[in-house]
Amino acid sequence: MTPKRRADVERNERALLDAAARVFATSGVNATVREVAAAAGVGMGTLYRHFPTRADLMVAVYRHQIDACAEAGPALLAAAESPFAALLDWVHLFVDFLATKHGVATVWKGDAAGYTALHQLFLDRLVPVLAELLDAATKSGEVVADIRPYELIRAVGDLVAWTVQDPGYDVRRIVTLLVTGLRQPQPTRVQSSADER
Amino acid sequence: MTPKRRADVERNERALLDAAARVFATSGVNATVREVAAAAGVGMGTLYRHFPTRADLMVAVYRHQIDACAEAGPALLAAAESPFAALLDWVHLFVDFLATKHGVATVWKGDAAGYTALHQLFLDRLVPVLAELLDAATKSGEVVADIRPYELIRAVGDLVAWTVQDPGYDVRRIVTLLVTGLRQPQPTRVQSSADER
DNA sequence: TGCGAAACGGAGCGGCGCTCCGTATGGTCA
DNA sequence: TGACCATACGGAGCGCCGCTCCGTTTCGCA
Repeated sequence: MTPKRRADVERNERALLDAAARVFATSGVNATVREVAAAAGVGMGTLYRHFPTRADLMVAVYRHQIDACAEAGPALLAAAESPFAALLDWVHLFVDFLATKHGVATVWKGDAAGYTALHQLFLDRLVPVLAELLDAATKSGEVVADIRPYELIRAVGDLVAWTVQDPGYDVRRIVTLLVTGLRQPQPTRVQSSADER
Repeated sequence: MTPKRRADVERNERALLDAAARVFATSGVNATVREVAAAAGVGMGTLYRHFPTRADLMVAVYRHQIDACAEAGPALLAAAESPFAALLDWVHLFVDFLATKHGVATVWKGDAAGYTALHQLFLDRLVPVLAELLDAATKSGEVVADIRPYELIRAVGDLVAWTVQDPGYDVRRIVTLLVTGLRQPQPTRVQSSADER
């Protein structure tokens, strides 16, 4: 049983989460923690007491939205005209989720310091959903290529990770290309041409 | 006619380039400029006088290697058993180039401050090569999907950009999936299932 | 050998994530 | 209602980063 928290703690944590969501939406997730603390009207010490690292703050801000993305998977599978259609729809939903969070995609991969927790949260929540969709599309014979859910979500996330407002590049087309590529068997890498050189 | 440069200028620039190549290879391209300057045995002022930003240093270090990658394209096209095989081989050569430079892939996309120049160099040198390969493979009927060279190199670069030594993920398989996906026409996005929900 | 232009080096700038300790506040009890 | 104590606070300052700037040094030429 958690001890009862003081009113000011609850109030400040709420203020921080609200401010972070606003600041991340306008300035991107690389906004400084100073900007977040100032927007919340609290001091730096308070921010770090509630969220010991930037990553903790990001996880807290985005947790519910990642959950929503996860829950959309089974719903799409139940409603779509085919498992493959559900798979494609869900992948695009995932793309939309990443792309519309200003800069959140850049923390999709946890190499940068502090982003590992958010990346882990993505995987823990979304890989099982994708597994279910891939499994259904494989059983229906629509997906024949051998690919694991982790590989696919990793690839899609990586493709979206750098999305900026670039009129010359529509990442959704590329994602569709990748996913529809799953419908044909994959070649072994062409080695004979290398041997003949 | 450039004025003759002093001996110490030449010596220091050579030292900086050598040191940067070594430091980038061991510590990654995100190594500090202090580390590079120290490894070269010169001061910070000297480093910045020769290379006004980090990007300038990176461009100088990697220019010749990007050129080599570019020159491999026509050679592969002349030697491969088919234009598509040459395309796939070249794309994998590009992947190898990015993946074996410790961390250089992370600067493939120029969003991060200072990396724009290197990204631009990649595009200026490599997009025309890929264009030639794609054109040949399209004329031979092996590529039917509509994709521009910029889109493809962007996608491949983005897929590789986050590559780490991850035994659970072979980016080359994904790249092969993407490129071989070009051999089938792309579907329009499935809209009817969305309308029926 | 002296001169002057070019090149040097590194302390310090502002900005970042984060720490730490003197001060303030909330909640309970008498 | 006031006192007390544990908890929470805020922001100056830490180390680190990319980069600047100016007093000092060095190179090359006559």
